[in-house]
Amino acid sequence: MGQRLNLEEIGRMAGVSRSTVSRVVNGEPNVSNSAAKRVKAAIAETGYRPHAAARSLASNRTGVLGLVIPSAVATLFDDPYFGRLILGASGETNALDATLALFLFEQDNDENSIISRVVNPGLVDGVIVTATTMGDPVIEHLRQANMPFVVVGRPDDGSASYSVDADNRGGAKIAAKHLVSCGRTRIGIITPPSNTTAGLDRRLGFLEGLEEAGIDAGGRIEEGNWTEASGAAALMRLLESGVDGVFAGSDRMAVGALNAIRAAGLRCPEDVALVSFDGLVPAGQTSPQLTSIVQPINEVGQRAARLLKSVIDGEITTSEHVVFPTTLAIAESCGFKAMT
Amino acid sequence: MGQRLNLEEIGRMAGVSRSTVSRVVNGEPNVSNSAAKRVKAAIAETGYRPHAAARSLASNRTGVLGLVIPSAVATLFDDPYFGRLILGASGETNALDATLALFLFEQDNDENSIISRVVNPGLVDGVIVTATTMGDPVIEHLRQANMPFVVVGRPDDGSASYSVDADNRGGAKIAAKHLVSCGRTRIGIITPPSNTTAGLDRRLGFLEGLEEAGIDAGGRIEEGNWTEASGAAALMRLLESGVDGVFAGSDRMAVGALNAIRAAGLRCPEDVALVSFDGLVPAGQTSPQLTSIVQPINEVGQRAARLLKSVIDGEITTSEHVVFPTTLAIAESCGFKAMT
DNA sequence: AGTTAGCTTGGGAGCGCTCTCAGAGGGGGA
DNA sequence: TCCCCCTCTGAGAGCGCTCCCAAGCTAACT
Repeated sequence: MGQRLNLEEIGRMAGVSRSTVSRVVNGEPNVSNSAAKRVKAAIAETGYRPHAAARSLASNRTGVLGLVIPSAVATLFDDPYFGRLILGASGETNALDATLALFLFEQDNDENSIISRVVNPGLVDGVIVTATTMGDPVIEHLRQANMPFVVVGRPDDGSASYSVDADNRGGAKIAAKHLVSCGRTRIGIITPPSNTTAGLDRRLGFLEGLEEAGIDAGGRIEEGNWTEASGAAALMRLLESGVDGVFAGSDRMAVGALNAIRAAGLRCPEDVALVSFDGLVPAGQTSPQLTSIVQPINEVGQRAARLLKSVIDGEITTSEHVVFPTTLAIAESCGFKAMT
Repeated sequence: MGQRLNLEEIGRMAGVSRSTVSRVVNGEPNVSNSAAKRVKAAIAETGYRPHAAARSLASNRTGVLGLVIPSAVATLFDDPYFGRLILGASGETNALDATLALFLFEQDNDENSIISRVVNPGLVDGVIVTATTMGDPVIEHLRQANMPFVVVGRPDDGSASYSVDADNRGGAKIAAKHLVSCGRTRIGIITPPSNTTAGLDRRLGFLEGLEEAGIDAGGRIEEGNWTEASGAAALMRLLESGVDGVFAGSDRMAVGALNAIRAAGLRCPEDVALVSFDGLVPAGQTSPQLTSIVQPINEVGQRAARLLKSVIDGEITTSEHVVFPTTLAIAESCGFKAMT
């Protein structure tokens, strides 16, 4: 029984030094073919793998990217949004040969302990933060700790240098105009929470769209909290204003709204047309199938991971804010009839 | 500008040695009050946090638990199962003051690179593996690498020493008996894939339940692949056998089956009663609301994390297989009428 | 007063790697 | 022939921590 399996031991087997083995492992140039061959043979024979912690300590790089999702509990359960985001970030992290660490805030009092864990030196190289609510203290902590970070979503102030977001405002505008083009005139909105930038942007874009179409919202604005129940409740309130078209700011709220329409004895799209946001409800899951503004969540996650990696590697010096376009996917709930 | 912030530097500020600071940081006994006080003051003043990689290297413990989910893509998108599992594991990991690393296999060719990353020394202390398919090579790799692991689900052979699972068999048995008690006689099943232990167990339990009730399945067994589409297709095939009651082996397949029942012009529960498995469909999402066998996924994730931690800490020497009970949650889709 | 035990403290060694530098060896150009 | 440069290699130092041992000190008991 010799040493534990480490660079030195592999070097002994291959008749070279620690340094040469390190060069081979890291794919560096300036290693002779014969030496590289013997080293690779020794590695293959022993199944040697470099020790991640030792590498991190010496190089000051861990190869771990963090994904921070505050206040996840309420939504992660039944909103596929975060699943997709995680999937996108995970895929890109794998492609970068890095590891993804997940930090979910269960409740407020977890926040401090988790933040302090995130900013621990030698644990993660940087983090992706989903800035769901405005004024989130997480970002300030990250900046103070000098930890590289990329925000998913639009940061609420100039505090973040790097962000990846979907075009909430543009998408909401399209939704409003589409409802108009479907012949609706009394159009309302169920907005996401107004303490989120996504909520504000979708509301703003919606109002812009209506205004450009020369239609007044007439106060038909109700706020939900991402859940189906809140979507249903908001729709009930909108019905009192006599709506014939509704833009629901998220799929889950749209599903709730759809159920509420039915529960009220009305038909969708005949009585109330519905346009959703997210594009996460699979075909066939609802009837009528939801017309929705589709945001490329998976790509957002991917891009955020890649951007973070670039920032960590120092490849990016200026700030960068990526906005993915959102697109209209027409299905049944808006009652749209194409001219033929 | 002195040193980088480390134990030595804090020690200098507090007038003690590296060792004493280390003891304070780790909450060890045998430190005088005055020394501890000065050290804590220095830590508070500087915002010092121990370097995770250095600690890992020296102690051979990283404080990171891995969660491995093979073949996640297909299901993670729209099945809340994995979201809940992640949530449960994450919550417990936080409670243990550890960090959760997520390893999702995107596709088969990711598998090798991810496995080798997982077994990297100095990265994670141990892993939770969701053993979705039988004969999965991941477990063998983990064993060879001598990496502590806990399986979520029932391992398909005696290969795992530690596992956490829900009582699939018992739950399926209850489902079958419940359909019988609802007066159904031509009862079929939509099983999860038979290359998963969950699929086998649910099928087995279902058949047992029918047998004990003195009813023959009569070949009304169709296999799905967890998706709604497969559930719908399986139900169509079952209809040809003339079923009046169906046990769907997962919520997503049940939703698909429900849609297929409607599409066939039949009513649920009047024409075909339906019992699901998972208990993940929120009330109001389907009409009729699904009667389901509920498995405590969140608790499974929690328990797996805690068990893994115990294994890593060497607190458990014998093997341990935890099975959580599953319960029947009666709603509308089974057509059950309580005696009053 | 002597002895012992217990508490407290400091320092050495070492975890396995990276990074830098110096030096050996060899080929090509003047 | 000499010199320079390029390629390849090895060794030292150090990353920040934990672990262990020795030593100093105090208190308690004989």
